[in-house]
Amino acid sequence: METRRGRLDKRQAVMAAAFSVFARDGYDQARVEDIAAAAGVAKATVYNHFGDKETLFRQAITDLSDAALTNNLRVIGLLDEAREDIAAALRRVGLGLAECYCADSSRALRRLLSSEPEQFSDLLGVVYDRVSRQVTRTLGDKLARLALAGRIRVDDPQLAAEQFTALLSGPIESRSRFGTRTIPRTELRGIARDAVSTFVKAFPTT
Amino acid sequence: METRRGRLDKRQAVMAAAFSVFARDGYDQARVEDIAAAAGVAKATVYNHFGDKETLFRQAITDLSDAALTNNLRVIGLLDEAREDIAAALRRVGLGLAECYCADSSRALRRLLSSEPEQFSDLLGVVYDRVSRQVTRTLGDKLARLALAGRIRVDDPQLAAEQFTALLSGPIESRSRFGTRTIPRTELRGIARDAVSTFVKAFPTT
DNA sequence: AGCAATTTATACTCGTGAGTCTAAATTTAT
DNA sequence: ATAAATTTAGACTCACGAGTATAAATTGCT
Repeated sequence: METRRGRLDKRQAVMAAAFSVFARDGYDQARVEDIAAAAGVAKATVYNHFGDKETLFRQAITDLSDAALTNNLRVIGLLDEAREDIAAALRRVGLGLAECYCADSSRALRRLLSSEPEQFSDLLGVVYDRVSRQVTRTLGDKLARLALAGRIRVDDPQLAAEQFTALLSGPIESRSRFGTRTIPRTELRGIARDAVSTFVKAFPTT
Repeated sequence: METRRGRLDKRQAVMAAAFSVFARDGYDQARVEDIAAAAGVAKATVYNHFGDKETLFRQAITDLSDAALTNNLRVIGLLDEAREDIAAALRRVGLGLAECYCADSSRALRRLLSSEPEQFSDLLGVVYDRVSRQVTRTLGDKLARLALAGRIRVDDPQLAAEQFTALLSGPIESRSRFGTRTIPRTELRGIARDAVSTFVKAFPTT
């Protein structure tokens, strides 16, 4: 057993509670007491596991970004099974990425990162490298493969990948009114369809 | 004279200081004492003019968003003088919007809005209506005119406007590493060029 | 059962920062 | 010049929340 400090189930409960409370209130407004209460745990237990509020926050951010990266890469992997219509595959990937982008955990992550710029500016860099950069690079690689195979006409796959995600995230950001409105699934599908439609006009598939 | 409360120059100094301190520290971390000091003013003067911290913050956000809207609309107005090459005009507008997006005041606005989601969620809606929505609508109108004149092939001008801004803001957001890095002017020009290049491939100009 | 680690409840300290108050100083208007 | 309004410095109150301390209760282990 590798239970270094305290019971694992308590730790997980605290972390889950930290997600939701930090996401709801932001770092400063969040009270450690609330997190403990939401986890069904005494305040001292939180401190036993994580030392202080800042450490707990950093750990929560790291966990969230790891999860976000995993989800994004899984979705991008769908492009490998693009035997038939490339546009159809792009639509699937687009919808998947859009859903990732709209996921509660993802929204929370973005919000929290911009909430305390001075104190946690280093986290921004870490998350940028671990998520955004990885995602566009991986997507760029897939597009490069498809380009080599003559399935899509792309000069700069890296740029195309960047613009593909932009065509998704931009409309999502504005339609969600900066996160204050939940975009229904139907609308999300429409956004993905429009993004891919424009994308394949600019980068024709064959 | 309509000096309802206090001296106007003091009020302006306080507001200017509020911009920079809120932008640097975020709402919670910002101390009213710091704002007063930065304005070269006594703390009581701040309270005399704005009542409390929250009112000062809301006023700052409102002012920032008004300024942002004005700037954006001025840039979009450049499209009216598109006698010759449309693509060239789009590049000018693209660069202008990119600069607006990167302006300190604009970055501060975005950061501050996402910083306190619970307490100021109403502001998000207001700013959304007053800036983002207005900008895409106005740009959409311009594109519709150009489409009617047969200068560009666009089915849904509103969608095209949304995607035009997305092709700008997306890359800017990631290249700036979520605001932690300043994008040099040269790179900004490249982003605008790439955005317009892709845009006109998808929506051909004549 | 019995021992060690962990959790819990509760009460506590302590720093911080919002907002107030007061009396003196300064500005503006007439 | 003088009265009214405003600003200033500084001390002050007060609420809040992070983190600690303690002793009892619970859990896990052998």
